[in-house]
Amino acid sequence: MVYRTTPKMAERKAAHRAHLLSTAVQLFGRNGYHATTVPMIVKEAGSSTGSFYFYFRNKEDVFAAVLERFGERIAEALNGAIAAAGDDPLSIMRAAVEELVLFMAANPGEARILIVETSGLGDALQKVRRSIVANHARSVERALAELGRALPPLNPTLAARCWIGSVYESVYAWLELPVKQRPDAVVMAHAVSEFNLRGIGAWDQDWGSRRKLR
Amino acid sequence: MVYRTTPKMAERKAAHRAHLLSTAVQLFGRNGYHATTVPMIVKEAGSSTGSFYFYFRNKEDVFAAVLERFGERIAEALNGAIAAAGDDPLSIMRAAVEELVLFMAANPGEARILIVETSGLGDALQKVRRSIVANHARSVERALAELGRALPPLNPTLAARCWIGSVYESVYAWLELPVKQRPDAVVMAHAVSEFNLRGIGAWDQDWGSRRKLR
Amino acid sequence: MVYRTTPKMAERKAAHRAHLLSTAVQLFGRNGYHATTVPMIVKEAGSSTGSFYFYFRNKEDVFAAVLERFGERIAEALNGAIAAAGDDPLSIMRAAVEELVLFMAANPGEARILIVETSGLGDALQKVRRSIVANHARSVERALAELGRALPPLNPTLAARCWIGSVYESVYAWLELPVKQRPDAVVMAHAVSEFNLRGIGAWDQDWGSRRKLR
Amino acid sequence: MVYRTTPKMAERKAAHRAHLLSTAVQLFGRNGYHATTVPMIVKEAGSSTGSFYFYFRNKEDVFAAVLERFGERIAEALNGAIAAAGDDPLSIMRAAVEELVLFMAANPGEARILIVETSGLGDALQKVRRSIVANHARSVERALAELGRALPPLNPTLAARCWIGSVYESVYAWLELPVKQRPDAVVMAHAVSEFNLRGIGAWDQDWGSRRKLR
DNA sequence: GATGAATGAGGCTTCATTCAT
DNA sequence: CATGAATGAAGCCTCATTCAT
Repeated sequence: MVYRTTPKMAERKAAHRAHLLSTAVQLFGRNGYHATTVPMIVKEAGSSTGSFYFYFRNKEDVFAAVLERFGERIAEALNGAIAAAGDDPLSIMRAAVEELVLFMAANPGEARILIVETSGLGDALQKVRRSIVANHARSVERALAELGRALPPLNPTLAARCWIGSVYESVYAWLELPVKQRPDAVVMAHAVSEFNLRGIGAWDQDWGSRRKLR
Repeated sequence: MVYRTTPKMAERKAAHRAHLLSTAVQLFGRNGYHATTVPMIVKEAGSSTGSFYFYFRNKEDVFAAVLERFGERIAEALNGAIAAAGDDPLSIMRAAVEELVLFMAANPGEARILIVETSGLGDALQKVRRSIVANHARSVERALAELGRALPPLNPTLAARCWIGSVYESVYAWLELPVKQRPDAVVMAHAVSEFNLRGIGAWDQDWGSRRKLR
Repeated sequence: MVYRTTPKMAERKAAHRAHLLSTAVQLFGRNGYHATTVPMIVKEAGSSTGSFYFYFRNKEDVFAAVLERFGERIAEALNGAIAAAGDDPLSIMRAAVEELVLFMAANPGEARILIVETSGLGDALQKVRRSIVANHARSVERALAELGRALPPLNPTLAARCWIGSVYESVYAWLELPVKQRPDAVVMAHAVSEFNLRGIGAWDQDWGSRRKLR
Repeated sequence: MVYRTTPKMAERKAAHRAHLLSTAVQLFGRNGYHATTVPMIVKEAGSSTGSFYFYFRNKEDVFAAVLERFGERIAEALNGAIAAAGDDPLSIMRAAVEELVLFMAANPGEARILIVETSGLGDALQKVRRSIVANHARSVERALAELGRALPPLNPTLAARCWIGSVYESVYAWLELPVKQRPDAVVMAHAVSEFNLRGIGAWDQDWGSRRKLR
């Protein structure tokens, strides 16, 4: 009845779980939720059905875990980028879009899951996914509201949707390309931010003198 | 085997097929591809499994049929709108986006299928869907190329993606709302076209003379 | 859309269902609920999983169907026997026990299901089963109450339980025997009724001159 | 391999085993064999799967152990009661039934296991259970034989079955009641013994002088 | 042509049991 | 001895699809 779990074991547990998770991300990203079966995941991971259900309540649970984790990581990444962007609201917005694009491009599996899988997920999963997307939308909306009448009159909710639509679709199309044909993610990020900033009416006066984007 | 199909029968066949198709659209639109079963469709349509498989090769086939038909109808709608828009490239582009938004809003079932249901569907379906979307993208791309250097320097492919991303995401979010809470589709269409036109750098000089969008 | 089910089909449907049902009875009777699997049933019946679930909602459902049907058949049998037993309450009670014993002995599969399977059945099934047993118990109880003080003072509820306990356990033990070693069911029925009638205090004054029991 | 097991350890082992056993009794009694899982038992007992399989060969084994132990304890209890009952065979029989009822009522978990859980348990378990029941039956049978022709002519085997059927069913019904609604066990015991003694033809001559049963 | 009964592959999940630590 | 992570066989059930009527 003594507690006997050694640190070693805890590590291995975590590793096993993480391995299953990342395998799941890949397969979900590649095939989608429905076309990915638990047997596929455990086989690919070199694990077993039993282990899978030891670490996750069920298939939805892994998916939710992936989504939630990714949501957190995105949030962190965005916060970092925003913090580094200074005080100018427009700079912040630009930094945020670009970071979002880059982060997604750097995590293709998760990105596909987030962007693509939007239906037939059971309400629980839908909610997780929706909360992440809605989060982005709200951030943009808030920023737009703040920017107030520095901008042309626009419906912030709709504009926010357009904004994140540009991001998601761009990344999605990029992910669909064979790896070799993909343009540089930085270029894409820049193009998207340009589009969006102009879209909300915050265009640069000077076309020529755009600064390099890290 | 004498030819026996009377015109009457041919009509009835077509009607039966069409009825199955439209029922399928509704259910796919409402529940998604995976959550919609063949029994559901035939029951809702008051038909039978046998008939279903008489008119369609399999479940994917109906989905593809729905998608293809919708693709054609969109194309028609867009052509009509474009024809009515005169010669000005920008007017044309504006007319196209707005028509696209309105048409989707007017066909929620199909729109959801096109926008949302996109994963785990077998390569055949993916291709159909992709071809429709790519079609839109290419149109935009071509238009952008034509507009040439009336616009700021931008990557037409990427800009086109942003463009249609705005449309799809806006419509998607709109479809997610309970019917009663949906803003007027015309308002949305206008907002999206504004966003996109500004996004490609074709902004209006005059902020003032815009009519209220509430 | 025309109704096309021929009488032939309906018959075959009913037969198929009945066949599955009787196979299930046998296996449930032989192995119990848990040790009987759906694959076992369909294999034994020469049918298929799909058919099984076409005719029954799930495994519990068949079991419930068996139980319910058996409950009805028992009730019919008892009513018949009672009707034939005349007006004398004691004759009625005797007729009822004996019929019950005989009917169970004649339907070993169902009897085992009813007697033996009392646990781990999910509340729905428990309820069905309990309702049958309780039915018997209540009948006895009512009869006892009617007999009023022709009997020694006894708790009708408890006496009723003893009464049906005798029946069930006797039949159960009888069913456990290899078929060849089983005593004649009529003998058993008689012994049980004697025991029970004496048990409630309604003994015969004359040991010698007992009348033949059909 | 030096012998290292100290007495202390032996005690601890026994205690651990006993603890698992009694936990198992409770859970089996409450949920039945199939609905009780090994994880449930070890969790409730604060032990571990490993320990469980150290002390018992498998799940059936615990169940058998419970049953066997209970069989022994019943035998002891009955012997005690019989010894205290004097020489009169009828007094002995009465004492035995009542003790049996009381003992079961005092050990509801085990009683439920013995009475209720009887199917789909593998032949090994069936045998254990059967041997206990058969034991009771044989005792009654022997006693009946001894009583010889002080009784009306009856089939001792069948009468014995009725006898124990009354007991089991009474206790079973009693166990099914919510604790608060259960009549006093002594009352039940008395009612059952009255029923059974009358059932074998050993009735009291005098109805009048019976003591009040609550 | 229409019908719907029949099929069975395969998905998800549970849980008894083993074994490395 | 104790622990609990790991395993995988096997159960239940769904649903796309076929085919006899």
